[in-house]
Amino acid sequence: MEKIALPKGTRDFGPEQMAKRQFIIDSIKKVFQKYGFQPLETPAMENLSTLTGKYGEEGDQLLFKILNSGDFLKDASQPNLEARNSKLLTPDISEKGLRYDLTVPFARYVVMNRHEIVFPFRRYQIQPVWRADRPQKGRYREFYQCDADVVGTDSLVCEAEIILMIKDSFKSLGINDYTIKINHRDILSGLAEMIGATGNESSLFVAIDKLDKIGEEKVKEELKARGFNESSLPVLFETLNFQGNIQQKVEWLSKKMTSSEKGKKGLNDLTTVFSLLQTFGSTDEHVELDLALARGLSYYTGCIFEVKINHVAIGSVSGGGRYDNLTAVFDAKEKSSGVGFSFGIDRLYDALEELNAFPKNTTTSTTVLITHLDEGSFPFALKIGQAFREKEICCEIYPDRLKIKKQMEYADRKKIPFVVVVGPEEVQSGLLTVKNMETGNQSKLSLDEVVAMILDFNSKIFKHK
RNA sequence: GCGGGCAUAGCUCAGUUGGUUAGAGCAUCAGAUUGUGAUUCUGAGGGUCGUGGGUUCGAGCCCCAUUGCUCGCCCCA
Repeated sequence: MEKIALPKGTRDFGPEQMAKRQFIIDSIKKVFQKYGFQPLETPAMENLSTLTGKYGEEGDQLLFKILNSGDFLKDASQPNLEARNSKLLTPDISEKGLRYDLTVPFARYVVMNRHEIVFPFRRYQIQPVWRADRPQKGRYREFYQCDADVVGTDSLVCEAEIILMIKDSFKSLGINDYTIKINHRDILSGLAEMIGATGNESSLFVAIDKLDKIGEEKVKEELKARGFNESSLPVLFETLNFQGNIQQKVEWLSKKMTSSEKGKKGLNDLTTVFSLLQTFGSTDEHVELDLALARGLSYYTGCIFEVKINHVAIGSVSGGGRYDNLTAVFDAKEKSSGVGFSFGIDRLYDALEELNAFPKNTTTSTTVLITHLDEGSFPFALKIGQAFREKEICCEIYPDRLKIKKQMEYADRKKIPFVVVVGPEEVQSGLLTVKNMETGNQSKLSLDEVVAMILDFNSKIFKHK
């Protein structure tokens, strides 16, 4: 047999999977819209110059590059070709790449359309992104992101709203046990100042970000390996390990960070966000100030978010933060502040599956199958089918004349709840034989009676959701 | 880019110290039932044991290589 397979790290989504994915996407989309976000789509491919240099050196390596069309070697430089230097040759033979995330294309869109856009601009975007890294559990080469960003304001109301949106989304997804971790870039800087690691920030952050994953001892080891003075570690871990609610943590940190202007600013921001959250009528339930949280270090400048579902062996399902300089990457004059976050649909899917938390009726299937017994009944079957559709009942007519058994089997396998049998008797009497596939009950009813019965059935199913 | 594990029917897997014709469950198809699914019974089809080489009288099993998948590391949703 010829080997037929998908590229590594990519997947098909069959009808049942699509139903579940749509459930996730619809739930999140509704929340985004409720908070005034508008949809945006951008092309799968961007100019490579738009993408490169935005994700750090590692990120550039993970970009999928698209080979130029036609004679792509035509413009390749002879020395690079002869040296077989892939890195130098790439710009000669590839000028487009697949998008790596949705934030950079969004920034590109904002800069290109700044004169038309009404600021502050709220957009959401649900599209696949591609990364050429090694697939593993919960990690794919093609996956969907579900972003919502506000650009053109530095109001901390947006941060508070992000927390509200995350809570709303999880509520409609039926997930109750989760943690929204929040931190602030400036608090991290304050922390670095506290232990005298100002010149060595990113090295420090990358290490402490692993705290909950690899544990205190390993982080200490890594810090030592990265050249941190052992004497600074007790202060660091005393801070990281401080237990308490958000207010207690903020108060405690305020006393410790008196000398750090940045640290104070970060703490002020967080305090404001939480007081806004309360003004909104919400609480800090599910929210945790995690001083070890350090993500998106190359572009986040303010609050940082990350969401984990508890007791599920899957990494973070959502993350985000504020970035002051994102648009400046495309135009130095353009310095609009933005804040946004993103859900990873694929991971949410895996998590919901693991929690067995999908609602029962996510699959949208046909409600009625019309079967027919002979050629003479077929036109009648077609008419009946169309009558159901006019009443907004999802209906299909079995297209081939097969044994009734086969047609029944089809309904059973597709989990169609009702089957109408049309034969000579029905054509003559005008009454329909309708079978409830779940109970096995069968009765002869007029078309109107069948329609009423099915509409009643549908309304009950709907309530179940 | 680095390391570990696995590869036998469409799927999930058995397969004894290396020994005749490689098995099971599920799935598929047909029949029992020519106007009734799921349940039951009967039967059938389906395999280059990932690929290439080696050891051996003999390899699904042992050795080497290779490819694919998979789980970790770096990084990340």
